[in-house]
Amino acid sequence: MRRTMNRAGAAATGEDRRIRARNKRRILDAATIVFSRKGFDGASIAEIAQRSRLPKANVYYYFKTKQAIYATIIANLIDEWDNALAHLRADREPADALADYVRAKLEFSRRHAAQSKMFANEVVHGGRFLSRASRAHIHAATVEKAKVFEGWSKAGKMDPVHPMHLFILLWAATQFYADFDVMAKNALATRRVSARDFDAAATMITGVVLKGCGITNR
Amino acid sequence: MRRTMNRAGAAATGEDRRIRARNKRRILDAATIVFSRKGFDGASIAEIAQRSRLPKANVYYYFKTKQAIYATIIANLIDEWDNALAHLRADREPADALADYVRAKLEFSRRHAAQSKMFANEVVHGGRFLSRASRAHIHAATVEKAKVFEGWSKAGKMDPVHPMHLFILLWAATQFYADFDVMAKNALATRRVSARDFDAAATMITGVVLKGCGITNR
DNA sequence: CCAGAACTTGACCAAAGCGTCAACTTTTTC
DNA sequence: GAAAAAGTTGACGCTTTGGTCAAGTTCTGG
Repeated sequence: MRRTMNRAGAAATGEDRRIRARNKRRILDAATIVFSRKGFDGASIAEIAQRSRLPKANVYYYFKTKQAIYATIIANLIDEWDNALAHLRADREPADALADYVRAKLEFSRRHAAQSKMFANEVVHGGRFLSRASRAHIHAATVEKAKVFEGWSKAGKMDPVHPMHLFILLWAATQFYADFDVMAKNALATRRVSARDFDAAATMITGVVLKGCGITNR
Repeated sequence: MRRTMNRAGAAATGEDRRIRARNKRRILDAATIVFSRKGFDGASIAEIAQRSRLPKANVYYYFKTKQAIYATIIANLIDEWDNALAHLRADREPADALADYVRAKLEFSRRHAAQSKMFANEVVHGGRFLSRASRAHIHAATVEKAKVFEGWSKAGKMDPVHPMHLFILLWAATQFYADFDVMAKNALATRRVSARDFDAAATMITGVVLKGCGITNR
């Protein structure tokens, strides 16, 4: 992150230049929606500009390229997943930890459906803009949590299920309702996947996975 | 589907005009790859033409618009899923039927990764080109299979798990390895998600789901 | 072997889109 | 309150791209 400097080289007034921060936010918010609906190539700067109520040239004043906007959003997003992941701690009871994780992840994807879709889109297209750092971060987080599963298995708290594939199962199941909401709506014959639907999903996923992994429900 | 007619109005020679059939196939194959990598907007007819080794104008001779190519592929794809779905029959033992279904679906997405990704992309973007007919077809298939689950539950062959959400869980888990292969590769720390990985996935999914649904493993 | 249908293809067009720029206004700093 | 930094913006350049066309070649049926 480049810091805006005034002449004396001191940090900018406020925590970041006010106007700058506000406008960047507006652009990023607008861009998230447009990217999630149209994908990288389908999204046009003109539309992003219109949505953020700024002239196109002004968007280019804050971001050098379309790619820069896109990459910024992707990078931010990855950090946020760590919050849900934090529930999977080795020192907790697997039943509680897993239930909380599933709920947190589902909740996150429900509330940040646009980001979630953007990421899904990015991954489907081969992760062209996933930086090495992001990949490494995700990999490390995944491995770490897989170790938690293994720990639980060794402690006899759950069956010796393949930890990485289990992790993927959870990931897939919790992403689906946001990323593929069109399919979910179709299947559930509803116009909108409601909070209640997410709740039913959480219950079902948690129930099947806990029992399926031989975790006693405390 | 418009049928090519010769002067007399009889059906075309062969089963479809040879050249026509061959070229359409080449275009569709090339387009599948390009669309799956770049999405609808990102894909250019020029690239599709190059990949099918035909001049661009020739592509337009066979397909009126880019959208027509895209829609053709999507429509074809949906039919193919019915094959995997056919395993879920009420008169079978749930353990066998589910295991076969998971394996078939996983196998399908492994072998037709490009189509699978194309579809995923389409759905993430709101299913702009999913026809009413396709949606209806998917919906009907889903409901039908959910009924199979309910039947098994009532017959005491499995727990009364929410059938539609269970179906979604299976769908999500089996799609993941093809659609989000970048994530899978990252998680499994491999350069390619191999047949062996798919096998491990099938084993894990089947194992957890069967046990999780209280299905006795025969 | 001929007529007409099917196919092929280079050249072209208009629209859209990314990114630039130079002139202008507002805000900040001292 | 003046100078500099930050922000604003309409107009423009240039490339890409979806799609068209018209002139040609090859097939095919009789």
